[in-house]
Amino acid sequence: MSWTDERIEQLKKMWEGGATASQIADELGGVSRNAVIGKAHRLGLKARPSPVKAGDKAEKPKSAKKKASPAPKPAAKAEPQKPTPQASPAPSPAPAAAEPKAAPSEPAPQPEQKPAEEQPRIVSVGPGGFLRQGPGDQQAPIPPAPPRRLVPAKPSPEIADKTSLLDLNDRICRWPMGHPGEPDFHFCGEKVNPGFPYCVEHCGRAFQAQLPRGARRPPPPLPFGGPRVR
DNA sequence: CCCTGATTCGC
DNA sequence: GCGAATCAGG
Repeated sequence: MSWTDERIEQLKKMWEGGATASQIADELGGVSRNAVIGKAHRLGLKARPSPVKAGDKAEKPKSAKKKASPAPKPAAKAEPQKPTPQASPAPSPAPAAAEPKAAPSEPAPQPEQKPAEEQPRIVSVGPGGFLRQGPGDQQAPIPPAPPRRLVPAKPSPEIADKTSLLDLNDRICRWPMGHPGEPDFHFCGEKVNPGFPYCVEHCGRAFQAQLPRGARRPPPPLPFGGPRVR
């Protein structure tokens, strides 16, 4: 596979959207995670939370490479080694005047209130490259898709005992059955799971625990998300 | 072990 | 330019 404009664009979008290289890779298809990362770097977009980037360690010349670097290059690369002979990991006790106390407990001037709350994290990306969030990232339950057309003026016998839009209230499940506009479109109507807009069963559909990375294949069926949900 | 991104380097 | 191999942290 080659990097066409479309693929590059999607790579950028997803990368900046926060998707992982693996996700990007298997969404694009035909490329490996490494290819994605490599391409991303070549494109100049990097600087994303990397597990390895946190602490900048000193070099480790001890274990030589197994395969790739057979030739010891004494001067192949200009080592940015500082002439300053500092090898001790302990911070120099010099800055005593500036900071009288650098206690581990900072006043933390940041008015952070809810660190647990963060921006919706992109969990996966749909076929068109649109960014899809994880179920756990959904804040308030989004009102289930406003129907284009309201209930039929003349209720047919079929839906006479079904839960129509007008029957919705805080206590009954708002899970849509069928599709808006269809003659038999109605809502679940069960008693809600307290605190949720849906009944217990449909809560199970609407709110799914964050699955382990391995089993994130089938996107959670959401109301109006797919072909049919019943 | 799994995951992650970063880097290197032969192609 | 590409990406497998490798590294290194979580």
